[in-house]
Amino acid sequence: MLSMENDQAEVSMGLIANSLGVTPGTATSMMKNLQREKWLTYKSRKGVTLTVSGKKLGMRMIRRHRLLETFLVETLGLDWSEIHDEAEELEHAISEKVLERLDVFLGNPQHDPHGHPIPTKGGVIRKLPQKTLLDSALGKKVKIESILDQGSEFLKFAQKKGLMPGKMVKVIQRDKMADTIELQQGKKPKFSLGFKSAEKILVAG
Amino acid sequence: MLSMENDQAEVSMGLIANSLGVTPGTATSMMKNLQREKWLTYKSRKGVTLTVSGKKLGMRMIRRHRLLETFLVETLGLDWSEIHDEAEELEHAISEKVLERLDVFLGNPQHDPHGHPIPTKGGVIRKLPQKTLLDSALGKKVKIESILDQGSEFLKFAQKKGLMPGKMVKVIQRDKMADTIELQQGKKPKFSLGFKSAEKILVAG
DNA sequence: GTCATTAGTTTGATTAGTCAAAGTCTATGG
DNA sequence: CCATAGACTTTGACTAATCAAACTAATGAC
Repeated sequence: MLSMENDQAEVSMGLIANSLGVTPGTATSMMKNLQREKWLTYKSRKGVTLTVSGKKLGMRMIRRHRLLETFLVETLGLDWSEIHDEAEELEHAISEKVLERLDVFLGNPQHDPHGHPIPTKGGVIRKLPQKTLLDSALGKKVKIESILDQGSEFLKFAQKKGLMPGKMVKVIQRDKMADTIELQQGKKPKFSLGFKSAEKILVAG
Repeated sequence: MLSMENDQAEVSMGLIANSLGVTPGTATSMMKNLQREKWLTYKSRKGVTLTVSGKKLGMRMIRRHRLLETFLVETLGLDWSEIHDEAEELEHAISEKVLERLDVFLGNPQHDPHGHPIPTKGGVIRKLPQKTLLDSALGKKVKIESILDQGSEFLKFAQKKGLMPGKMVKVIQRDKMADTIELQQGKKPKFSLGFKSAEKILVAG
């Protein structure tokens, strides 16, 4: 699901090789195959861009992935930090028909447990807010919309701290030199977060 | 899931090649590989028998398959005639953890929608009755336990006629020459079934 | 018993996917 | 400009899966 979200961009071969866990040579030949099959266009030494059908397929895969994640958490009660890999496996096996039934069963959810929007069957996706905890005005309560890190490490941490989609949080202080922001949720004790982590948390309001 | 149910038997290469949709040569080399990996023992020109671990794996796969079928029908409301292939795909992708959650969610069902028993996590499976509609005493009400044919053709037919696990049915007549038995369920009109089809329906009582 | 038929095995070729390593571009710092 | 480091591509080799076709064993009819 590399790129897609941040539309349009050319994706580098290095990135692809890396996130697929293959050698650069393999990545190159894979991309050539996918180009032959019209999923993307490949420019030598530039990178790769999805075609229209590639984007559609990508959206479908995102939809699958996120609906499955939602199912795993909502229905089966798995922990939101452990569902990414499970969904990854299942999304390749589930048929369109079963997926749509699942969607109905779940009540057409709008986003997955991490707060990421679920594309509609037609491939439309709600845009996420661009504001992160880092940009949030001091002293103002904001609602957490989404967590950008899929790794279970970070997700476990976020859960422990109560930084989950839907929760409210207030940025008390921002300290550029210390590279931290200080947060408070309701009456719970304050705690701080590095800039890098704060940027992974999208907020609204 | 070839054999397993009817324990112990040597399975012929022809049967394997056929049900896997590969050439006989391919079947032979597959079986040799599986033998090397200790899942079964292969005797040239005789056939193949599961090892202990092969049987265990087989049981696990049956469990997966049947739990998934149950989920597809019970939870998502798919038609029981169309679930076999869906479950076939999913059973290779679902993790042990998710499967066990699913089992709990479904309330530890004892059998799948076709009436086939679901092995326990430990690999124990309830034996099916050996009596079919064909052996059923005339005039006696019996309960349908299981349908032996996985094909959607036959299942659709069975559903239309009301021949589903749990339903009661009475054999009115058996006509050897005509190769049919005559059935009645409650007050519904009688209908008849060929011997071959009648043998696909396991009954108790 | 012999032969024909059928089932099963072997062989050799083909394809696809992968990697390591050698080769080629390209951007950039000097 | 040029040299060079790093990113990317190409090449050649290897493995695994598969098939068609040639071969071989087993079975059953006579």
